[in-house]
Amino acid sequence: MINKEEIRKKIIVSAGQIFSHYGFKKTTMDEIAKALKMGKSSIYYYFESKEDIFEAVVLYEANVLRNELTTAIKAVESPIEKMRSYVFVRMKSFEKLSNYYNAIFDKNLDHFDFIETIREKYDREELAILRLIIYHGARKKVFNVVNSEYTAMAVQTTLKGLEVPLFWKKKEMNIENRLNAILDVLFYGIVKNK
Amino acid sequence: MINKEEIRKKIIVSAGQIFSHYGFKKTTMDEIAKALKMGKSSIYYYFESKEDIFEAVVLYEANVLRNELTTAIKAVESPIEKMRSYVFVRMKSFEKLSNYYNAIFDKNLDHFDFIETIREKYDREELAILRLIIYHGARKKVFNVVNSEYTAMAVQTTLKGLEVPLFWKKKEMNIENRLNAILDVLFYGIVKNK
DNA sequence: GAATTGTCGACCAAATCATTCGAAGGCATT
DNA sequence: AATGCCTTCGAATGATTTGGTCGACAATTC
Repeated sequence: MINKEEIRKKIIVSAGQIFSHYGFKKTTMDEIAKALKMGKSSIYYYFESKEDIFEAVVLYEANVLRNELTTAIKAVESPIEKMRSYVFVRMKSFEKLSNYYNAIFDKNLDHFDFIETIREKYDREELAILRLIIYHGARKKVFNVVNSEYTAMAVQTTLKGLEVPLFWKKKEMNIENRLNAILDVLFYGIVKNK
Repeated sequence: MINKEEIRKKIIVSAGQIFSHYGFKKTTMDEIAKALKMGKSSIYYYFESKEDIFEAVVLYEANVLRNELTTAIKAVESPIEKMRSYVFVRMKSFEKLSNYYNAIFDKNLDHFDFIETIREKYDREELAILRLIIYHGARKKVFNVVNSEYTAMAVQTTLKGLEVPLFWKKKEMNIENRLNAILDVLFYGIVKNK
């Protein structure tokens, strides 16, 4: 029992990347296992089911996002101040959401279907948070690509753009718009401010 | 027989967007049909098979890319000139590739698996072209998001960055890097030049 | 009003999927 | 070297999904 918790985390991170690109349904256990260079059955030693992994991913991502926002926002000045408290209120409400998580969880969903499910049952606060989490998933990928000087800049500019997606008018969230939605945040943060 | 060719094109475009995000294998006929608001069986009136659609998509994308490059490159000046002929040479060689297309086509592939298959059988010319095609698929999505003033700018800056992905060192093309690869071009074109 | 063109629901065989299970490798303690 | 525990995994399985078919039936053209 050397590093069971560490391996769990590795699975969460790796699976999270796949989930965030392909969604829950299209992500296979084989794929997750292969990405981890691990036998598929071995994963079941650390998690009970695919849904179990997904839940862990969402919870984990929420936490990473919160931390990232907390520190990043401190490095930014005045005109963002209002947004700052705004985002924090939403952060708090995530705890509430995560309790309902199991109840709303059902098959056939991926990130965006998940949002649609919640949209009907819960208020806009939770919705915004979940959206943030998903955007974060995309941003994380981006941050891995560019080198650190870009990263710093991207974090700040993206944060500046966050207000927009938060208040986004409901867009058609069909398949062909999913990558678009993600890239939109990206663009808004980076292109807009220059 | 009013608009058979038009509907074929609609299928190609719509399916192309899904293919470029999820890859060949993960894209289902039901999904394509749903995106087109069309019965699944109806699609088979226009195409023989899923692979048939995919082939049409690749051919179509190659053509769109060629046209786009042809016009866009004309609007750019001197230091790109060498790249210009370079890209064109590659464009020519695509014809050759498309002839082999059916031969190399087999199950279990998506865009990147496809590239891997080709990597072993053909020279770097064809590889570069295919990569271009795939990047184009991603870029097209991006261009749909931003409005036209950004589009014009994005086309040019992205074109300037094209040399880089063309000569990219071989990166691990596993799942978690796929979106990264796409966004890299994006970033390189847009962030780099400002 | 018949022939042709186009759409679709229902269905199928084959493939894929999440999950289980037992065997066994590794490693410490006795 | 025998015991017991932690960990990994190949193989098997039952359920679901998937690409593709077919016949019925609209719609359009002649």
